[in-house]
Amino acid sequence: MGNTTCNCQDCQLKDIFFSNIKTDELLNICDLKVEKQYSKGESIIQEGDLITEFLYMKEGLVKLSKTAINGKDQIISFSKPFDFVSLLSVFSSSQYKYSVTAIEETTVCILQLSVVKNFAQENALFVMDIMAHISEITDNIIHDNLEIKRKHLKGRIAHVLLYFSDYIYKNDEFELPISRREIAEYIGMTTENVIRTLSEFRKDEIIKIVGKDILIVDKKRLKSISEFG
Amino acid sequence: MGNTTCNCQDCQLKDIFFSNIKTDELLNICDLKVEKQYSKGESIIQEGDLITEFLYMKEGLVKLSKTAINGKDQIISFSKPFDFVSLLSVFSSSQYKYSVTAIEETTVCILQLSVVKNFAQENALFVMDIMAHISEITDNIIHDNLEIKRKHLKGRIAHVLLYFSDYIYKNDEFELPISRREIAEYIGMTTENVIRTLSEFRKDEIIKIVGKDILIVDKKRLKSISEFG
DNA sequence: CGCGGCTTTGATGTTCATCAAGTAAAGTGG
DNA sequence: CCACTTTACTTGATGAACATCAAAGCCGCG
Repeated sequence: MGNTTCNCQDCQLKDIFFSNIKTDELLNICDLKVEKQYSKGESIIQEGDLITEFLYMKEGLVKLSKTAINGKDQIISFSKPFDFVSLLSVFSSSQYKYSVTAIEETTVCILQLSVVKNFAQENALFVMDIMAHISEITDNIIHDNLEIKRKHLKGRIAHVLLYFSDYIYKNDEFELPISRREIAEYIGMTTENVIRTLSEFRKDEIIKIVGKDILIVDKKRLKSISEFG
Repeated sequence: MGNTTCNCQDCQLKDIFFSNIKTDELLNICDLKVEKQYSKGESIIQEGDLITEFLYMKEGLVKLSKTAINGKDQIISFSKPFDFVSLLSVFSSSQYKYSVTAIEETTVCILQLSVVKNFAQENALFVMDIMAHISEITDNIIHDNLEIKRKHLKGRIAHVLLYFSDYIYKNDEFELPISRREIAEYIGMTTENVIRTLSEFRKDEIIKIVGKDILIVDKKRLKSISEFG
């Protein structure tokens, strides 16, 4: 992790996130801000940590997870910038309820929570903006979970592949940012069956696999499996 | 459904929900408010409806659900007052994303959304309060879904029984407010297997069942099944 | 180089969905 | 209010989907 300064004028999040902040206020907030970099696999937030900072993703890809009583991890969702994943507990709890881990090189901007809270208390539009974002994020999580719940193993794997292809990488060829075990933790199945299903898709020439590199050959069929299989 | 006037001074939600509203503003809002009653099974909100009103539950019990592409319903969660279930989309979308249906006699208070939005825009603390509530609701939904996901059929049924016993009715004896099919829609299993598992619990003398009346006889064992079974 | 974690495949048994068929309960129209 | 229809509930039999156990190859890292 390294710290660098950040020019907020160029920040791609500014327009959406700080649309209600006047320029001079923005400059002030900018001075208090620190950027932090996390490499693949590094923990950004640990479930149970006290919330003292306000984080948002500038770049990268992370997973949101929780450890069950039996010690097993469950992955709740993945997030790229604009999903503002750490927001979920930030105004409603003193502790984080989920862990956030980088699954690709990730850059995070950090403000002291007190600064943001003070600002929020006098700027209802800003809070409404954040609230709208939080609602969107959680709606997506809930919707995704329902979709996974109603599908069988094959449909779930197809769903995950299409998620990374269509939503994250916008490309039929990509490198899976997570392990087979993590896919299993996400869709609630065993690692072995995740592998078996991927192999089956390969044999059926729906995808090509070389290690973590995935190429979707027959997207039509994959979509059909995701919806009905 | 019938309309009656409502004395906001006595409203049990007031302290939590409107803690940031001054008394004279409250009186004003009170005049604009309407109460509506729904009987068991009646639809309160239909997925896709335009959001023109601001609703909150005064009394009762509801289910939150969504219809999948295949036409099958999935139940997301249940809510009693203070859970403010309809809030989920209210500030972030123009349409409801879920359906809300009364599963017990339910009373709802209704305000025009524009009135609340105008008020919110000038009262950051009020918005922060609502946001904290929304976060809590969604955290609970996500947590619950994860718990159900990691459990097997028996554990899921035990989970549901304990949910109604401990959280909703606070009593070891209660009347199930939902059908076997709805339990299946909630935990993502078939109706037949829900019934089979309930019958098994009855045979093992963990519960007693007469129609919809449930009596939990061996709560210790039920908890153990919920956690490890 | 060896250890641990990730990946892969196979064999086996359990869990669960599906199909079928019947009873009970609840709503509907004459 | 009773016949009729529909919906909810229940149990059993069967096969498919999936977890578990086992074993081996692979890769990266200290």
